[in-house]
Amino acid sequence: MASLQEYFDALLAHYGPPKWWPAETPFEVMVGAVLTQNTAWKNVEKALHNLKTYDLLDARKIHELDQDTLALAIKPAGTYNLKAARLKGFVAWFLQRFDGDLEKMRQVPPQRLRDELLEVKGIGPETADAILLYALGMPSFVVDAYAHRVLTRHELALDEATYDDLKEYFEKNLPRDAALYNDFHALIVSVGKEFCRPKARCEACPLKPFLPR
DNA sequence: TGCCAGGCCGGGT
DNA sequence: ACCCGGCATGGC
Repeated sequence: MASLQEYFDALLAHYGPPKWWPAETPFEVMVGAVLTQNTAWKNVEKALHNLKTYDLLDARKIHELDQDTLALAIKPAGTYNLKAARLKGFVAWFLQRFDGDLEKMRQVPPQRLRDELLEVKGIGPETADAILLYALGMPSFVVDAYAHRVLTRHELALDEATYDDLKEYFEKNLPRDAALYNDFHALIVSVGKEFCRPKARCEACPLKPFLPR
């Protein structure tokens, strides 16, 4: 059976080094992580563009803004009332807990920070891991629907595997390296979008050599 | 033109 | 402990 490292190498050879997360600042990563929940990234881009246009991509400004106005600004991202509430909650926590200071946030060990993030309403495991990895550069593997599809398709995981099962599988079988986690997740999204959608066409997939049987 | 996207929560079993 | 409906826009 092929190792995860071989999967990574094959993906890297096919797609080249990915450039992720597309954002100008760590705070933008954190906001984007919330906005992209069950949402196409294209729509998130529009919402982020609105926030930038109105100069609202800032923790204190979002904190002071009323929720309905925020919802209006992020409307293109969908589920905007929900996300406005989640962003407000997250930002309130970020300001209260760390004074809105990323450096203070970095002082907390990743495992503990992850637990704290999960306490925030609207921050689930994937969003927490995306913040840890892509905003803070901490080695916390980001699992998503694509990772689940790829692993089950290759019979490396069961259909009923939980988020934590998959996360553990990646982390136990790879060196604990944030740069590797970063690129691997991005590459999985690439291959997942292109070849591992519900209607799969595995013939041209760069991971085809590793398919079982 | 429906289906679904880089999830998560809350209420009901 | 699981299961499921709700959230909602815009692209394909």
